[in-house]
This record gives sequence, C-alpha cells and structure tokens, in this order.
Amino acid sequence: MDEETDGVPQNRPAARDVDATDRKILGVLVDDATISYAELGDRVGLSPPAAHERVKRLRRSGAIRNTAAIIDPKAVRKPLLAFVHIDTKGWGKTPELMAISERPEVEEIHSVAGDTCMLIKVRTEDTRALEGLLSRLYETPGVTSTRSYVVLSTYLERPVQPGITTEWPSPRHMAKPLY
Amino acid sequence: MDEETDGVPQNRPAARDVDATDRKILGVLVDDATISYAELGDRVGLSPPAAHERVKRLRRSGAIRNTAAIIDPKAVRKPLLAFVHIDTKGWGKTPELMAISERPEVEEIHSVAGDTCMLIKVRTEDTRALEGLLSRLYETPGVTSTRSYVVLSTYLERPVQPGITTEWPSPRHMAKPLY
DNA sequence: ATTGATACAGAATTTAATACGGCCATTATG
DNA sequence: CATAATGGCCGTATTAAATTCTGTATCAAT
Repeated sequence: MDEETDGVPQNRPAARDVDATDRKILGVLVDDATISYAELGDRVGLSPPAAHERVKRLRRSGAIRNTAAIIDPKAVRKPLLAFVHIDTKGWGKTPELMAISERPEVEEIHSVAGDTCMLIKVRTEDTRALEGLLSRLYETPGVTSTRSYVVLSTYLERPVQPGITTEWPSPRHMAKPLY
Repeated sequence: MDEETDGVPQNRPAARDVDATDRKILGVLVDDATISYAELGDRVGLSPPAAHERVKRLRRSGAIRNTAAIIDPKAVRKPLLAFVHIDTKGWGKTPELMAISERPEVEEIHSVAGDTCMLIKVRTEDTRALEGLLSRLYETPGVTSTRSYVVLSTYLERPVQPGITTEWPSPRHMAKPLY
C-alpha cells in the first residue's frame, strides 16, 4: 500500500470528524498498514478506491499522523526500559532538557499535573547507559531530584487504539457528576 | 510499499544482527513506511530489490514488529493522558489486571523494580472516563493503592529509534565500573 | 584452489496504487 | 417544491511499484 508521504497537517482543511467506518479503518491500519486497499476495502465494506479516498482524508486531516515501522527494542540493543520522574524548580521546556530529548534513548517527555515534575520514558542498552542518562538529567539546571522506575517486564504495549467509545459502568458509590 | 503481513516471529530463523545498513533502513521506515522500495533504496544506497530483501529479513527476524498507522489521540477523542502507579500485594499478571488491559484506553502495563508495583499508561476522553478506569483499577483484587500522574503537556513522544549507539561521556566523579 | 553461501543489481512479470467518469443520495438554494 | 450542487461511492483504465527471476561478485570454509 502506499502513496504520498504522510505529512504533518500544517493547516486543518477537512476536519470532518471520524465516523464509524473511519474508526474501523484506523483499527485495521493500526494492526497492519501493509495490506492493499483491496484488502482494506474488503474488511470495512468499501471498494478499493473508496477505502483509498478515506485513508487519504484521514492522513490529510492528521488523524493518521504517520505510517511507521514499529521496531523491536531488543533488535536495536535497547532492552532496558525505565520511567524517570524529575522534580524541577518551575516548569518548562528548558534548553537543557530539550537537549536531552535529542538522545535517541529518550522516547517521551511529559509535564505532569500537581507537582512541578516531568515524566520521562527512556530505553537504554544497559544499566550503565541508564546511569549516564540519569546523571545527565540530574545535572540539568533546575532539576532538584529524580526518581527512576526501572521496568522488570512489560505485559502490554501497544499504539493508540481507535476503539469504539464505550461507557464505564458508574461505580455505585459515585454520584453522577453535575456537568 | 508492501507485501505479506508482518507476522510475529514464532521461530527465530535468521537472527543475524542488524548492521549499519539495517539501522539506516529502520531509521527511514520509522519516519515513513509509505515510501517505495526505490525511494528506500536510494536513501540507503541499495537497489530496490536489495532494499526489499533487507526489509523482508528485518520483518522475518522480528526487528520490525509491525508496520502501523500512528493515530492522533485527539482524532479518536482521547486527549487525556495519564500514568498510574498501582501498588500490589505481590506481582503479577492477575486475571483481573489482564481484564483491564482489554480496554482500548490502556496502552501500556509494566511491572516495576523495587516496590511491588505496576505502571500503567492510559489515554481517555476526559477526567470522568479516567475516574472510571481508576476506580476499576482500585477495585482490582491485590491492589492496595494507586497514584495517578495526569499529563499536562507532552514535549516529546516518538517510537523506538534505531539510533547509532553512542557513548555517554563518563561523569568525571564516577569511576569506571569493574565489569 | 574450489565449493558454497550471501548479498546484490538488472530485467521481466505480476500486482497494486492512482486517476477518471458516472451514479446515487443528501443538502443547499432559488 | 423543484433543482442545482456536493460528497461519497463504484467500476474501469492507466500507471507505478512490488515481486520474481537470473546472473554475478564477494567472502568463508573446506
């Protein structure tokens, strides 16, 4: 399958919201984006060109950000996964922190509600490499402390799922919210 | 681009380790797996069939786990990202916890070193849905407490990078490890 | 030195992506 | 209310890419 490169949506042209068919398409393509439009059409009940048209729209609108190869971390020698909380004086996207983000080992950087703290996901070859990354983080100006959570084993890891939005059963002890 | 479905590697047939060319290929395909083999070959200095052969091998060996559409969480109405630590009595992949993993909102479940605790990444439509998920988690047998980290903003989020393994400069105050 | 295996390039073939035209349904408009 | 305009789809035709095939060079092991 394929066509023009997925681009980041610079502008928001046709932001029609995704319908049930689009979700089905997304569900299929998250599992496997290497199938043909004929196969995709079959699975969601469309002709190949119609499926193609939908996918093009999903790309244009930015619903599909990218079509990417998912790499096994072990294959590229990064078997060690860790999450790091760093407490910072104030928030921010400091230049020092952004320098850290250029390391290929760093996969995610989020700022977190409550404390002034950042949550970072890293994948390294071994504990030695993790140590280097951590000491670099600790030396970053504004960082007051770090806590690391080294992952022993991963039970589930998957990309964003389109999933049909279903309701959770309200816990009995919980009142319906006012708004 | 593409061919037969990426399969999970049941057996380990040709586990030759990835060389520099393979890393280049992975680097390109992580960015954009929709390019043609001609284009891929150009970028890494191979003929189209040779590039194709490499990619097939990377799939067979499991280095490329999947080729997937990356979805914008906002497009599927999941703008809220949170990490949840749950403390558990003992470890484990209890049936109850595994039931949680079937919710499409749950993206990752890891067990963590040190405490007996699990780290869970979830993405929901709103705080209401998060609340439902959390109360469900708290009601899971064996769970003694939960802590949630709601993400305010994400500065970096990307897939596993093949990256050329480079050395960190050893911190000056740190001795070389003995092994 | 010879054999075998591996990786590659180039050409040939098959398959899939893409472009085009027409149809139907829904929605906007006079 | 009638009618135009739009959007989404299908079927077909064309073009481009994936895939197969064959020969060759390189390297390793016998």
